[in-house]
Amino acid sequence: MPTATSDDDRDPDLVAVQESPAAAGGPTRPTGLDRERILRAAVDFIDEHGLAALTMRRLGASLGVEAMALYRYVPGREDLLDGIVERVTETLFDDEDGDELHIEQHTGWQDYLMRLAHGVRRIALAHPSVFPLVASRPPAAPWVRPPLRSLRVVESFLGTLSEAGFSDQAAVAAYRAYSSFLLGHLLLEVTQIGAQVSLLDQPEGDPEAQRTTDLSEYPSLLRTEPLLSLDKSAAEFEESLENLLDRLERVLHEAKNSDGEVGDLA
Amino acid sequence: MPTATSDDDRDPDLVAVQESPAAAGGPTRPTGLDRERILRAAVDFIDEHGLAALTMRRLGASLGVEAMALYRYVPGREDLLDGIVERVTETLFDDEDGDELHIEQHTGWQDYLMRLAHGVRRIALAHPSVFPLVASRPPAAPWVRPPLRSLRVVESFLGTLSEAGFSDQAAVAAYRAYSSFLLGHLLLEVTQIGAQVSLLDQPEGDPEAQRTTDLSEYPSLLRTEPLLSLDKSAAEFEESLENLLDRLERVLHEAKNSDGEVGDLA
DNA sequence: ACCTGAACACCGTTCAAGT
DNA sequence: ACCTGAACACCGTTCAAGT
Repeated sequence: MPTATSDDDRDPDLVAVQESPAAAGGPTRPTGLDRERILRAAVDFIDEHGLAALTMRRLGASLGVEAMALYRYVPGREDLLDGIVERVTETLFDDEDGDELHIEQHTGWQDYLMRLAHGVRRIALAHPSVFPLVASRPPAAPWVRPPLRSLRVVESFLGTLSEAGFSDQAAVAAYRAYSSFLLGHLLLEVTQIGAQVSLLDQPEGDPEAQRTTDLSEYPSLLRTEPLLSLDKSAAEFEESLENLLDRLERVLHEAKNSDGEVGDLA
Repeated sequence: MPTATSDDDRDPDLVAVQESPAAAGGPTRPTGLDRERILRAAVDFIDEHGLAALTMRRLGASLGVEAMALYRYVPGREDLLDGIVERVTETLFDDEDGDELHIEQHTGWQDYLMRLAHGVRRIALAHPSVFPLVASRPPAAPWVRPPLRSLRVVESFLGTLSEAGFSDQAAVAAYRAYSSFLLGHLLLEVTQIGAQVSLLDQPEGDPEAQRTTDLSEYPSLLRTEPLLSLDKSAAEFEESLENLLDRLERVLHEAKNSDGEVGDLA
């Protein structure tokens, strides 16, 4: 039993929503089920209970409704998952009223790539349990590379680099290197968050049993374990991103000077 | 219905195995169910039918046995998945009688990292449907970074770099950069293989309906689509790997010359 | 000792029926 | 128009019963 799921754990908050009066009159009904509300509830559910716990029946329950009611707005579970990914990734272009700047207001391709990377990372950290879905759902087109999933983002990526002087080959190579970088770093980062949580999830009485594995046969591991346990995700992300930008800059300038074909870059 | 699964598609090969005579006499019985055989069958099953199709009941059927019989050798489905990952990743250190060289016979840390990278890539390409499991199963320890999942591999990685003159900090930073690189590249590569397959899976009569999405609103995409559709995975992997090794070499030499602390590296 | 049948609590999904 | 009850074909898992 991976997740404790008694039958009667309906979330009181969500039940209350159903009973709230129709605000400001008009055709808005108390239940007001629609696709957008379902997707929002699904993201909230995954954030709270994890991806594995999401079922049509439980999602319905969290909305105060039977599972069958969802099929009026969502063709099925697979489409629901696609919708969740779409909804979460769309927030990339949302205007941030906070310190996060709008991606399109960039001051050059490097600035653009940094804003984009930080935007995707913000999404990953805001929804660590949803991100594996963003990373692994089959893309719409074969050349869409997670986690850069929308055509709009890919278009803006390629367009920005083209305007900055990248050849089409170099822009495509950059797109590939950049998506690989984001996927590897962010998937590892959210996975580690999940591992931390699941470790804390099972305090299991005995505080002695923390020593999970015996490292005595692994001298280098034993010696470096304190270093390995340090979380340097943010710094590593920045450093790796800067290194990637340096590489891209080198490719761009070499192409300008030699005027020859641009070498591969991954 | 994502996978066509009639009820009576028992694999004739596997049924035949069950009926084969006890070779060379002794206590070996015809059915001979054990953990190793179950895991082998599970990997074969995923290779053939995909991860989503693997259920305890179908796996049992592929072995000519009811699902309940599996529980004598495997505690449950989660443990089965862990076992699959372990079994597949263990083949990293198998002696190859082909052109693949044994990883431990390296001639320096760069050669070691190249052999290791190619070994992991070989596994990913041999079992593209299993690799997402290798990439995303919760690791045994929080600092185990997929796809480098076994303590033995992490130990050999850190030990090799330490012997080559890397400080502990630099070795750990290299481990992180290297695992991010492998995860990003290989997960994208196997995902694209899966996408190709699922596209070919649905010929669906009409050969006109290939134009999946209308790109007319995305000029850069439209222009570079032929480039985006080219598969340069192998070349990109090599180039990115070489770039990573160059970076690591720079870190190593800077540390030797300055004798100061080693900068972060991700 | 090893496997099976029957059972239980869950799934996703369909559809006639309720309001 | 929108939701529900009942039903179907599946799951993972347990356990007494068969051989």
